[in-house]
Amino acid sequence: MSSINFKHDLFAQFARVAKALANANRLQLLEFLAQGERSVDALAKVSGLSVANTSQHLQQLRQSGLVASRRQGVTIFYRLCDDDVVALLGMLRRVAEQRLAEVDRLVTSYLTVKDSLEPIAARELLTRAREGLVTVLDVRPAEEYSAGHLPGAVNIPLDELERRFEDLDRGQEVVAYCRGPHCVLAFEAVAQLRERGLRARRLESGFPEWKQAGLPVEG
Amino acid sequence: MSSINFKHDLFAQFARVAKALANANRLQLLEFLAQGERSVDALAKVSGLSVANTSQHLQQLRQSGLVASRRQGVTIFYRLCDDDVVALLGMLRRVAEQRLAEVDRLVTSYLTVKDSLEPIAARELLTRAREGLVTVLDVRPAEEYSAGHLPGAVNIPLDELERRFEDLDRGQEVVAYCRGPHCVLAFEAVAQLRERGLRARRLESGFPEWKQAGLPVEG
DNA sequence: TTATTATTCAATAGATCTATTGAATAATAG
DNA sequence: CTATTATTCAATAGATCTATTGAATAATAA
Repeated sequence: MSSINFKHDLFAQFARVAKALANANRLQLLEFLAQGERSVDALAKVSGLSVANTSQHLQQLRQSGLVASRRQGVTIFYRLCDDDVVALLGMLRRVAEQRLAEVDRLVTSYLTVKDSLEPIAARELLTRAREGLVTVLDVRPAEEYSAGHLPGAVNIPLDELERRFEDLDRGQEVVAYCRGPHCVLAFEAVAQLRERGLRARRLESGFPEWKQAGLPVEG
Repeated sequence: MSSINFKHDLFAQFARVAKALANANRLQLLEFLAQGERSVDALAKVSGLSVANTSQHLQQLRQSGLVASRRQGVTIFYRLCDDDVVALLGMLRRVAEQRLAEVDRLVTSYLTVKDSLEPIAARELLTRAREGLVTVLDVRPAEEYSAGHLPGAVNIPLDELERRFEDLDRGQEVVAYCRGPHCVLAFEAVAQLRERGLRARRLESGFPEWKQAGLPVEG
């Protein structure tokens, strides 16, 4: 066996992992899985793909060693293999953001007023939350919240925010977070709360990044 | 603003970067570029690809924002965009190594050369060496060799092997040994010899174990 | 047992990727 | 100017990837 072939074979294996990441739908599935384990059905619903297609993408991810699965009765739950996968996704995102002007264009055109919403950094939030200075608001769906959330976070899914915003302490600043830095839920929440006159900002990152950074998690 | 489309578009951009990584040849090019900037021609030579093919891969990498280029006279030099790219490659490698049994298999089979190059046991080597069926090769430094070695062993320290491998009988199988079962010298020697087309295996153990087992020693 | 539910499998058309070929371009030397 | 060298472009066949379809499987309930 020549070392040339060995190297090529080895790179081919690395490429297999990259190939698994090289599809927008699979990246989206991975983002959802970064929140916690999910059934095929739930992933299909949330990603808008057919169940069969979702299943096939998940199997591809499993073959590349990025996700694992377990059966519970008739349902099969998928999860990320470990935190390195979150870190890898983070690096990919970072390089893409830095290097692709297109990403910038997308973010600004959709999320608008990026700067005026001044995101708060994770550690700063942790400090201020411990001092009781802010209300931490989780705007993800209830299932995602119960799978794990920031310490002391209140859960009001975005679609309930309108009728439940009175649950929030008007005198305190609210920091909203959702799935990740490009998840629009938190942006929306902040916009709504500000319309109601509350002081609101969003967390710079999302729950997966928080967890991956080794910061405390609840639930 | 359809947030679904926004998300999908954004993930599609991330996927573009992953796609650039999703090919063994491009990963190899990136590895070379991690050492410093290189001309297209140099990259083609070292990767074994045609110049046109190399050029096309490099352009793909450039479009994904992973590499940049500059012209100097008639030559165009490519380089990695920044250190984040190196970090991304590192994460990719790490996840692949951790998660893909195949990588493990490749690495071990390259180093131990699994089937055809299973290590040979001490007593078997003794028998076959006495029958003159194998060349016993000691790849330790000369001082260690002269302090004691296997009967009839030839001493070619590993760092001299490349220029002295013609000293070996190409028609005969070579069995290399070094300091012990965890010493890499013999692994390397076997790999080098096999690249040159010789039949080569390594001794299961090393000289100390051989001696300790009470087998005959010379010098 | 049969029915139901969640998931996977298998086949397939259309899209995308890859390596190859030979021609085109761009900088420089003579 | 022409010739040379390094690189890129364009076209293409064959391989691989994607989403869809409908059937198969596996666990559970009736």
